Amino acid sequence: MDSKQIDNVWKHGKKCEQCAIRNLVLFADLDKNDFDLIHRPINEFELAVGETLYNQGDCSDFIFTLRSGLIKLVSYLADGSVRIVRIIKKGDVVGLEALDNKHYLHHAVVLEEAAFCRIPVSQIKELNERSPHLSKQLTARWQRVIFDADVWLSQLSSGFAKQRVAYLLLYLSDGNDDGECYLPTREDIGAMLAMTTETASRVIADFKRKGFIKLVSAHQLIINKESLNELCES
Amino acid sequence: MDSKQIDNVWKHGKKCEQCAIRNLVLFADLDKNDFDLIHRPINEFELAVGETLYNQGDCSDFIFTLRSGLIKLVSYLADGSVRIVRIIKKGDVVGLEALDNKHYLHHAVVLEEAAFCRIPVSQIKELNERSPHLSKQLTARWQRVIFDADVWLSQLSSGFAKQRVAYLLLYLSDGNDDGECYLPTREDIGAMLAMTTETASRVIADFKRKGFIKLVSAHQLIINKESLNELCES
DNA sequence: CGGATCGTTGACAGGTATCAATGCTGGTGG
DNA sequence: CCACCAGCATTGATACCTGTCAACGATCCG
Repeated sequence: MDSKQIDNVWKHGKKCEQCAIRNLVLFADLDKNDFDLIHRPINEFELAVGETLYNQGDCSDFIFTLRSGLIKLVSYLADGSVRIVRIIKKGDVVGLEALDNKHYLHHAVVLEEAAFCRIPVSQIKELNERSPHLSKQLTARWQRVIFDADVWLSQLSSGFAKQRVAYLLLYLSDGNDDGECYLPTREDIGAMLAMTTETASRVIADFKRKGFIKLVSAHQLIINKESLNELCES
Repeated sequence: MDSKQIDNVWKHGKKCEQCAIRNLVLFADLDKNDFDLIHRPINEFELAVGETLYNQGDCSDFIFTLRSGLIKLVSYLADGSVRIVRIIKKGDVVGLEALDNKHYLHHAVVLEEAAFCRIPVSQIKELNERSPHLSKQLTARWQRVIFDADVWLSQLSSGFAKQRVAYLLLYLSDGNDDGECYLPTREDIGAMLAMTTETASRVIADFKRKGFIKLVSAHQLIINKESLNELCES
């Protein structure tokens, strides 16, 4: 490794240490010594709406942290239909399956313009053996993914269409106290909640008329959390 | 630690090493040195049908491997209804969330008489720091749980009732070439597939009449994989 | 302007939930 | 040993929800 490369490495390491959203992402509680162990480049890059981060079956040599934006993970069924199995938000990790598989399990498609850090799997594995901090973070991430999957299963897959949509909007607005929230296309809502595009459209239109939601732009809206919560529990 | 205790430890360690289903469970690829690190007892015990392994919110100081039998993980929704979010089969790990949480996330209830190994979380964490083998196994387990969750989401939560039931039976018979398979109560089928008891009953009754399934006892049956597969893809 | 894409709405058919009644089975106590 | 009960499974009738097919409106962009 020549000095030029070493310089690069150092800069990258420093970058992670200074990362504005570091407390959200994978290296949250790594200390200075841990960062010294990082000697492969961590790349940053962006993707526009509709672009694909990876496809199902692609060789999985990297995992990603989402610095900003929104991603959907899509799974194709035997009969050709699609189902969105997860939504990745800012600070989440994408492609964790790379740690145990040779291939990604889903298609990852950008919903809102997204910025990523790309981390080589080999890097993760090395760091994991030398530092206990990352291991904890990884466990927490797995845990989180499974918890999300449970929510998806229990709340977003049973009950009437109205309730499921209401719950989805609450889920998407999670954390935003102002009730601001991404509004997916009707087709995506359908793929997330196992309903048709038409049904999704009808429900959203109904919510608009009733004042449960207000559009602020094409794919951004403000929700009335109370009304939607009420709907979920009725 | 007195010699009596040490003896116990040793026996337990040996027990794991000789376990008939070790290749299925958590300590699959631990070597002799790793086992020497185990110094807290791993208990074995059994539960009868209907008994509870743990409740949602219980303090989670242990994780379990299922040596034989069948377990359901149940989640209660806000409106009081229940949803079964996972089925645990022989060789699977139960309560992985204990590694990152103080409390279990579900109710774990026995469907078929079950035998467990109970492993202290503290033990797992120690071993995890000293041996890379367990860490790999754990990663593989998380991975597996998530993969299963995806299957539930994509296959068992969308499509017509008949297709979902067909897929469930295929899922339950997974691995058994002879097509032998556990048949849950209609209520449990409903809770797994987000449908009512009555609908589940109608579908099962229909499958019986059509010869897609044959009962061998109250909760055990033989399925015609081809017919069910056909149904799934139609 | 015209085309493409997405969203909305209507009519209708078919699937599923709901409510209710009846069989079935295993266990209990007389 | 049998009657009876409790829990589960089955089945029917009906209403409601959602899928399907089709038409139309809105918006963006070349």
